[in-house]
Amino acid sequence: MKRSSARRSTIEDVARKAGLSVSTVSLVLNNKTNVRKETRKKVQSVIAELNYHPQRSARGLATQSSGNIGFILTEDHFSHAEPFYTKIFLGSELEARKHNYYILLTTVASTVRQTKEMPRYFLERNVDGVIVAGKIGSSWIEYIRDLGLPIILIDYELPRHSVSTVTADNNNGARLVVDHLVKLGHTKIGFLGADLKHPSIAERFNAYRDAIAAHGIRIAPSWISTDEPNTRFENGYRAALRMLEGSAERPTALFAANDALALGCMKYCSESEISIPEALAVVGFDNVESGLMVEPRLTTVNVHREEMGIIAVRRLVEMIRDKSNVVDRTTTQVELVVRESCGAKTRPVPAVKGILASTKREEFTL
Amino acid sequence: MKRSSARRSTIEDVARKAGLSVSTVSLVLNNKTNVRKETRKKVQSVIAELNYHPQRSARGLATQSSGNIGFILTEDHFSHAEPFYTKIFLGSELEARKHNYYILLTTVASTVRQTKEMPRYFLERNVDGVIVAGKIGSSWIEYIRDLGLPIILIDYELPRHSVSTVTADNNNGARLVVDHLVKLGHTKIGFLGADLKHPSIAERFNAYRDAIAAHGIRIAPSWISTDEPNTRFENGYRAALRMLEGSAERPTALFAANDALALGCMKYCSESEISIPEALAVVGFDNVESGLMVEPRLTTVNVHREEMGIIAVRRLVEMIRDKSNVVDRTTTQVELVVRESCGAKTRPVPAVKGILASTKREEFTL
DNA sequence: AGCTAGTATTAAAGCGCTTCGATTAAGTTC
DNA sequence: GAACTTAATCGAAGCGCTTTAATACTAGCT
Repeated sequence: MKRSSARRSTIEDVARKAGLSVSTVSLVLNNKTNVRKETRKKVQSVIAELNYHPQRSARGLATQSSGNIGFILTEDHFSHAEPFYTKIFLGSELEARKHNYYILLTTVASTVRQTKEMPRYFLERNVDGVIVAGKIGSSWIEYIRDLGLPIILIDYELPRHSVSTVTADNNNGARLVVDHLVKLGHTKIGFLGADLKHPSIAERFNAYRDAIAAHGIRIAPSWISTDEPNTRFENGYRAALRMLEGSAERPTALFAANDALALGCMKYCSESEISIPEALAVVGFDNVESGLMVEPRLTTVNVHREEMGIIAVRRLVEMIRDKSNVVDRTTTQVELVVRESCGAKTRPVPAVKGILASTKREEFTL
Repeated sequence: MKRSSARRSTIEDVARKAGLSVSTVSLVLNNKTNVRKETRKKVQSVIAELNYHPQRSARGLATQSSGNIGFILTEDHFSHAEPFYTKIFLGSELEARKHNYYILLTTVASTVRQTKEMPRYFLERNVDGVIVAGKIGSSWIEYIRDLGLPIILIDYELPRHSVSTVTADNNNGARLVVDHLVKLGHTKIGFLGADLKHPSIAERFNAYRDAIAAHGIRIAPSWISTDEPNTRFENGYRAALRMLEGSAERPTALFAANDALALGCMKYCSESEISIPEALAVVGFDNVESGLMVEPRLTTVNVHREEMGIIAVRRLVEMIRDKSNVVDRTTTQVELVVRESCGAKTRPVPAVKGILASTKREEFTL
């Protein structure tokens, strides 16, 4: 069964119909100079009439560019509870379209199995640049760079490599959290983290420490958990279990390295009848949606994910256009989102004055 | 600042080095017949030696194909609470790579603003086929079809259009839920839905009705909510509010059209001190991750999202390869996932025997 | 040796666009 | 009005691959 309609028109059809040469049409197509105004108009009208659209692969062959940008998501993030990177992608995709780029999205296992596993589009020159969201091995970065492709990292950075990055202001976020908890009267503030090899977590942890120190408060070693392998829900549960189970001196507040951990912790607490926020205040980081669904709702730090995605695209497009490799590290702002899990707010009145009335609409669409 | 390394090698370099013609190399590249075994070997070794990879756009120009497939996500789904479509995409991407395709992911507003808003890659022939996940206007489908591109829908179907689809077995899912609730002794079972114009919701609703009828049970009109505009968290909250607020005869169990609605409903209940599952049993549909984070955990219907994505790609690749337009509707299986919100299970013992021990690992990675 | 029938290899055309250098047209200047 | 600029247009080459039709080779027969 055949589909397909009439043959698509080519640049030659346009040229013929406009009574001009192919080259002139091309000049118009690419907004080049030295084309008479009327000529341009004429060409444009014929283009509209024929509903002509230049074919990407022909253009690509001639210009040695694809018009695509590659977006790599490290797998364990994307596939698990975190819609975090999803939002970043969303921002990128929208922005890319504005610049006439489209995004090839690929997920990769964070365990690098060198060249073999790399998406083929690198080698086939099917992308003009690459955005990587999340933690990734440095060998990948070198590989991509050696291919001559511009690259930019989101929410991750490699100490030893000079590569452009877009990250959230982890320092400030952590400080805001600690200041807030101190203001609420807490003096026993713990940290629920994971592998400190992840730069973001390390930053949050260090900033937490510094902020606590700045307040002249003590931290008991048992209030700090940093040996979970990653920041997933169940790790938060497990860490909370280990930290809170004994009847030793407990913290009264807990700053989790991200929302997933915080939610896992809250789950443990609700099962163990540790009431939040009365017995334990909990604050997360990232502001994922699930934080709104639990009871009490999670106080957290909002990260402008879409914005991160947008900025990354802008930088990348610049790099592609200018063929420059200026290294640029952008940090995006964050802000504290106070809800009930930290004890600063009381639970919203049910019914009419509940969730619908009292919550700003954005809270739901974050 | 320049980057780029040595010039990439082309098919001509390979040919020269192998002492053969370009055509022969091409034959090898495409696994065509009529090439001597040793010749093939020779070419392959030179290819490896030069680390040669054919350039996608050149190939594309010659074969009039792009090697990409377009994946359209309707915006309101992707950007909101549901990681539902994310999983579908993940399956698709992986499968696509196996077939040497890459995916251009685009999100579109569900409000169609005809041709202007369509991703340009359609017109530029930068995709060989299209997958659409979620509800989409029929004009889009016609548009894509008119372009001669194969198309396949996931989790949506249009009654009047004959187009290939991959959907979940909504009928069976709803029946399983009702049967389960009846078995638990419920006789007052309500439905928390939304706009019935969405085929999936309508299917679930109808199957719910039929199943209830099959058990010879009555449904009070006030137990049914189908006028929320969509299936988001806050709509579930609002619907629950409207249905449960009055002191009229309440249902003892509620089947929500999806998890987001169910979670919204649970949020309302926890604020209004309606205890789940004692005062009200709640069951959702989709098995999203957040269902595990709330207390009690949500009983729901698991949908094999990755599988849906995989199947869609397979079908699409067939359509592309065979240039056929056979219409094929695939329904994927579903199963009931019993947790605590329906009252069938007691809350898991805390601590050691809690979440970590008693829960199958897959529950977390779903 | 001559002929046929495959089988293996290749030259050349073509895919649809960009771009560079050449050509022509239109102004300026003296 | 000739000489010179500058602006507008065009011809043709080229991007890197596939594919078709022609050619070269190899056996197998007579």
